[in-house]
Amino acid sequence: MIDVKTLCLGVLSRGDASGYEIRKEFEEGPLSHFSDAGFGSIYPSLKRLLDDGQITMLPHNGDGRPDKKLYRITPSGRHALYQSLIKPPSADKLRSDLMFILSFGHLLPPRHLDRIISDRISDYRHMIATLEVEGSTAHRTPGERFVEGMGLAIYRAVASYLEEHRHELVAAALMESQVA
Amino acid sequence: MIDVKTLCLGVLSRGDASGYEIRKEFEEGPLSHFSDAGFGSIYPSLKRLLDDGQITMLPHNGDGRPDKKLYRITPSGRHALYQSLIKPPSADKLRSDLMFILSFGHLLPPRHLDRIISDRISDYRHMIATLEVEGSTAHRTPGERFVEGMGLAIYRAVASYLEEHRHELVAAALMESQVA
DNA sequence: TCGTTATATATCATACCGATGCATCACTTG
DNA sequence: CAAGTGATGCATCGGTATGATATATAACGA
Repeated sequence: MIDVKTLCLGVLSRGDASGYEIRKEFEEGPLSHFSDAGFGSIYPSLKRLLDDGQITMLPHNGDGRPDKKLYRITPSGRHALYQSLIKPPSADKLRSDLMFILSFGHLLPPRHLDRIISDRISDYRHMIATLEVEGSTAHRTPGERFVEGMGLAIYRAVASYLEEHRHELVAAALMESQVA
Repeated sequence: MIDVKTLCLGVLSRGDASGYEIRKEFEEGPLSHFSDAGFGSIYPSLKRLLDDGQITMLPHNGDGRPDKKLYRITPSGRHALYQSLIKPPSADKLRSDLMFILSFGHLLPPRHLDRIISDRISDYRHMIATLEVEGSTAHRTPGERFVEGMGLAIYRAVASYLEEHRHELVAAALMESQVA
């Protein structure tokens, strides 16, 4: 798996940013769908990238908040990023608590099952709606558009599957609860 | 996120197993699509579950290999599992090196882009084919069938998207490489 | 018989996650 | 106008997970 240092280099290859702004990129931006990193890994990564000369810290101008640290990628950093990008990508990994829980659906109260599935469907529908608006307004590189499209495709597939098959699971749980 | 201790309890709730067998469950079984755990986290988890009295180690019968340790879940373990299952599930997380790489598609050689996308499509097509056979033969609980169906739905969505949109990305990379 | 694969346990350095703490600024709401 | 709330911003720390590695036996075909 690609490490957080590389993720940071990726963000910085698009323009200067602070640690906080990098974090936001993984929370909201097009990269958020398939990557993730929190402060606890971003700040140490930036420190190491600085030491390795792959990024530099810009001298902050006196006005405004003096505590914001802006970072810029160096040629050495761009090279390191490129080397990471051409390595064969490891397999995709989907981790889902919900799916683990649902695989034990027969152990759970049917009403509870129904609730957590409904909640998740509306979560996904909400994300889809947001993405549809954003995708048509925000400016994106071809790569970003491609990745955002993939996110949309997956979210739609998940939401549809949940809607179309939820009754099978709840029915089975109902049967189980009547036996017990 | 659900921790590895709980994942182990989940597997053991279906029947006695060794650490190695638990691992296999996350590599091949229906749980493999949305959960993961390696030896480095399974063995320490089993140790802690033993200490906490949530599992017990079965006395291994003299014949056969004496080094295999079989574990069994206790009532206390079942209770702990249930408590974890009814907690509100955290958000799904999809991590994909490939998508991170493709979001910088314009920086990469078009031929290389084309290759890694092709490779990934055949990976997914292969997984889909395996799942279609297995799903119709293997015996599964309703929950497992549901989760396996979700895996199938997502893999299909990803493979289709890659096939239908790859040319957009490669075309953009070609343009870029001609400009440069 | 020799190499490879599967079974099986275990450890270790590194990396990551989530929570927490702290401070400032902007905005809104009574 | 005061007070509260939420966003911006940096940073650390304990607990947990990862991925590689080591070790050993069994099975199985070349």
